[in-house]
Amino acid sequence: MQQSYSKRMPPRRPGPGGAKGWWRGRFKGCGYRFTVPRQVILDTLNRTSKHLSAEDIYLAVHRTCPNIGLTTVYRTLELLVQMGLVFKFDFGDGRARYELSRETHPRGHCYLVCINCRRVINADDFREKETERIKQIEETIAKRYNFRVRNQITQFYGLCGKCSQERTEDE
Amino acid sequence: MQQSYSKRMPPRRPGPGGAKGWWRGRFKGCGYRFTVPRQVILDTLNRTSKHLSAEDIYLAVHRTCPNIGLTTVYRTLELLVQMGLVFKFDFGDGRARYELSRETHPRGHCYLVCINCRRVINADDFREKETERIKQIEETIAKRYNFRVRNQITQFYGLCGKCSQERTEDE
DNA sequence: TTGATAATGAAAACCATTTTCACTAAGCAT
DNA sequence: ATGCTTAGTGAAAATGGTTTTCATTATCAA
Repeated sequence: MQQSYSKRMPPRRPGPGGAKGWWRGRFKGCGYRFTVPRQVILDTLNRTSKHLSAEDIYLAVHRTCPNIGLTTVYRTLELLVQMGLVFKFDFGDGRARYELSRETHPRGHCYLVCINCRRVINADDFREKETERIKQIEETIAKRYNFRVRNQITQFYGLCGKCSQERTEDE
Repeated sequence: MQQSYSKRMPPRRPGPGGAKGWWRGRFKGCGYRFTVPRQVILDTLNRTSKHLSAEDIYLAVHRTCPNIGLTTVYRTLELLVQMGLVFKFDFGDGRARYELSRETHPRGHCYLVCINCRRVINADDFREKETERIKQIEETIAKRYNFRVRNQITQFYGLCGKCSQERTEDE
């Protein structure tokens, strides 16, 4: 059923039918069916720039299609990650987060995670200026470790403004 | 029982009694007891540079002190993370990894995670050359997001040499 | 339209981690 | 040293995100 991760990709162009058409092509190209649940889950991810948990997605999807189960959400997400359409992250709060891989921003994410209140701040905008640098680093890594970088994530753990303030009051 | 994360730290010097003495001081300073399980767990982490899971630590500890339970390992690790003595990581394989925070290397870690075979390669050596850069980035983040960076982790997800090879053979 | 089978959903299983609670031992006061 | 207070511990149970099972459904090539 599940195919190997390594499949040829169709060209990265929206093609006729917009994103949906492109997704369909990707699925067909990998020998998968482009089913309703898969469409709806992709749509949900496409509609936000936030990092959603499986349950977030399930709840959002559930509003339009109450018949789609949590199991399917998990299975679809796993498949999407395998296909490289979605990135999976872990901020250490015990639940994975998912984000659609968009061509518009470089593959590389930057997050600030507050170790006190668990808030996650998306700092991708900052990261964009580093694109060149990252590319260099990826090349170095590819050479030194014989490793093909597909995605990259940088997490800064520390205290957010609010929690940092509380700390100061403590002392 | 558990104190707030933000406590004053004693000077970062080994002092009399080596690492053990310093740890004891840290514990006392925070109002915690420096118990046998806590010593043994710290010793275990100190003896390796690998990123161990809670179970890894439990098994290692269990050889010398079979009476130390897994629960205590979890509780101690949580405390050590809170105290800033240990870093907790997540590579997306469903179990957390722990590493002793050493003064010798900059607070900042770099890992390559193979999305196919799940192998984790430690690339800290590479990261060391970036220290200056990272410091700059931390400063920028502190200013822009009003965020106090405490630790930083960069993960490159992709295909390791072996899996990358398999992929090529596929095509 | 139809048939083969990939995909789905509900329920059960899984498993890392956390909580509960009765018991133990660290370390301060005596 | 000795006893006392209470932080710390361990075993077992609970939790909760994720995965597996299996009977049913829906996709799509022919």
